[in-house]
Amino acid sequence: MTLVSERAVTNSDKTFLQMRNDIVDGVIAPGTKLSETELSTKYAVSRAVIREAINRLVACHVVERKANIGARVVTLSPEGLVELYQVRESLEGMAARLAAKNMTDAQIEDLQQLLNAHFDKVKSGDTYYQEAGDVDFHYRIILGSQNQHLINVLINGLYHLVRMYRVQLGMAGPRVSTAFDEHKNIVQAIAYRDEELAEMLMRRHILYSKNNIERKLLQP
Amino acid sequence: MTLVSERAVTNSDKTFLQMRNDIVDGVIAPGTKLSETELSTKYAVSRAVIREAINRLVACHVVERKANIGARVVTLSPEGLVELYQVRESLEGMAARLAAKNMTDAQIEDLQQLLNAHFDKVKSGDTYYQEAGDVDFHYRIILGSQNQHLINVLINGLYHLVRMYRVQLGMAGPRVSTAFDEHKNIVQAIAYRDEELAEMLMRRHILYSKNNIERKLLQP
DNA sequence: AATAACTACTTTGTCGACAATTTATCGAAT
DNA sequence: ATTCGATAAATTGTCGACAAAGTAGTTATT
Repeated sequence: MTLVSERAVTNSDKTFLQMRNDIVDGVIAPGTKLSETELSTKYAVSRAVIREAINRLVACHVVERKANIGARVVTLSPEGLVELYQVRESLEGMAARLAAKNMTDAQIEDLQQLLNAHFDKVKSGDTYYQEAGDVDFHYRIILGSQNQHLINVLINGLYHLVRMYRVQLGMAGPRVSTAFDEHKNIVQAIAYRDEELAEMLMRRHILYSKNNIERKLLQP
Repeated sequence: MTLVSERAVTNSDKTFLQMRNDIVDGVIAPGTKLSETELSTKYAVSRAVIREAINRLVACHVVERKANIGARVVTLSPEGLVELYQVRESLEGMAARLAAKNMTDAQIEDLQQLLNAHFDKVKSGDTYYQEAGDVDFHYRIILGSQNQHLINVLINGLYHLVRMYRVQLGMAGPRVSTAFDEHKNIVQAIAYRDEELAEMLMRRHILYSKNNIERKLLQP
């Protein structure tokens, strides 16, 4: 878990994390122009650290920058969502395959317990936990792959965009009970060390999830 | 092709590209400590642009930085190679699938002609072209996916690392004729619009390639 | 009225200096 | 002799100012 949240030590780190949260949570709206001087007063730091933060946000794909012109928060689109989920399908499928190979028995045990806890919460109708539980589940499998590149691209890169789409669409997760069954089957496959099946189930799971969000996106 | 080489406009861009080349080509060796002051004199620019360049190199995964300590060129390892190729297998497999769906007939025609040209060069024993031809082939399919995230992660991110491994291992590509046949079959599948097969063949192709390099790495 | 060029203004890119943190050096104590 | 601590040197992080590029507003010319 140490790899997910390398905690902020420098001032630039804090500003970066704060800005990323503000963007992902919609406090700073998609398409907003990011004025360096303006932000430097707002966050009470020098322009240099704002620039560094913006550069990191660009690396996260939540901000786009043009030389000599400026940086803007990305705008979301149905096409972007599809592309994002195609990459997720590919990478998380591989993550599930590798998790089936590399996770320890103890880790798998933990994962099953997480699912049980999740199940209880879902029964009680806790909407927030649904979202958090889903993210937690996927994170564990990604980390379970024990592949640094995979972990990096997904968790430090794409997942913030995923969250941004969810927030922007006001996703108070539907499709929960079915998703729960899918999660259960994936863990089962991992427990059986069936790499092939684990990958396939994860890919389907993400595909369904995409179709679901896409439907919401097209007919609000 | 406009997305591959956004040409350098600012001073920081140039320094970044120059440093990346120097690192990938081995002019700056793996594990080297990157002193900001030293580099600023070497490249004749201010420390600020060096810092920005280093930050971008970190985003490329060719440099690692620790807060208040400094940045070092990454060191390559057999494990890192395996992880890199696992991600490649996953992403380029998806790229081939999407290419089979999204490439225009003209693009596919071009790709076939590229293969023919490649074949002629291979017969004449031009080693450099083998490498370049291989990269060109994979680039076209990645771009053919028309998925911005895929393109970005692979071309702006992982491919420089791939090249770095090749350079570091002194890879004057073996395995050329067999790889050529694999390329041919992949294009065939794309031409038939067989997404499933295109993905599968690409994954196998990269898996074989990994095994080949791995063998070289373990017994020099 | 529309376009072009010039000017004034705003924003980004670059620089050198200062502050904070880490690393190296040296001396003292066990 | 070795280890510990304090001080000095070097390196990174942060800042404010200047240079360069872009934007907008105004005037002049057709």
